[in-house]
Amino acid sequence: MKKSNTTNSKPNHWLMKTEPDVFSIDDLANSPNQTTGWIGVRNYQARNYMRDQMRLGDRVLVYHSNANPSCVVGSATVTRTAYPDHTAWDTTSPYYDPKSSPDNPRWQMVDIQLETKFPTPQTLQMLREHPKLAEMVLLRKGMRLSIQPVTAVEYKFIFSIASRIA
DNA sequence: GCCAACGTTGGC
DNA sequence: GCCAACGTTGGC
Repeated sequence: MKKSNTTNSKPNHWLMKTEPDVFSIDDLANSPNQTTGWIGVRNYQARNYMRDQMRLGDRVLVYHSNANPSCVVGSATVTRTAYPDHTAWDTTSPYYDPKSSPDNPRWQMVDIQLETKFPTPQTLQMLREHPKLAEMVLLRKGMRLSIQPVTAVEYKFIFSIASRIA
C-alpha cells in the first residue's frame, strides 16, 4: 500500500484565529448551515496548511483573537478543502490583493462548519495553567500564525475542559 | 495605545 | 541573496 496522506482517515487538528469584531463564533452559528468560507488568510504558512494538509473532517478549534479576553470559543469541522479565495480579486474587499487573480489565485480558503460553541471558553491565561498544553503553538512567544496545527491530545483536552459547565 | 515579534517588500 | 525599512498581529 502506498503511503499517502490523502488516504489517511485520521483527522488533523487545527486552531483558527478570528477577530470577533470581524467574524465571531456567533456569526458562524448564524451562518447558513452554520458553515462559512474562511476568507482573508493572507499569510503563506497559514495558506499552505490549508492547501496542503487540511482534509475533510479535520477538527478545528475556533479562537477569538484581539478580544477581551482572547479565548478558544468553539469547535468546527472542515467541510470543504482548499479552493481559491475570491475576496483576493475583489477590489472592494478589505482582503483585496492585486497580485491575485481568478487565472492565478494566490490565496486559498476552506469551509468550516460549527460543531460546538463551548459553554466555558478557555482564555489564554487558563490555557497557560495546564502543563499538558505547555508545548502548544498558540502559547509560544511571538506566535502570530492565524492557522496552527494542534495535537490530538491538546485538542481533546481543550475540548473536554471547555465543554464542562463552570 | 503601546510595542515586541514577526512577515513582506524592494533597493542594491 | 542581503537586509533595512516598513507593515501587521495581537497580548497587554
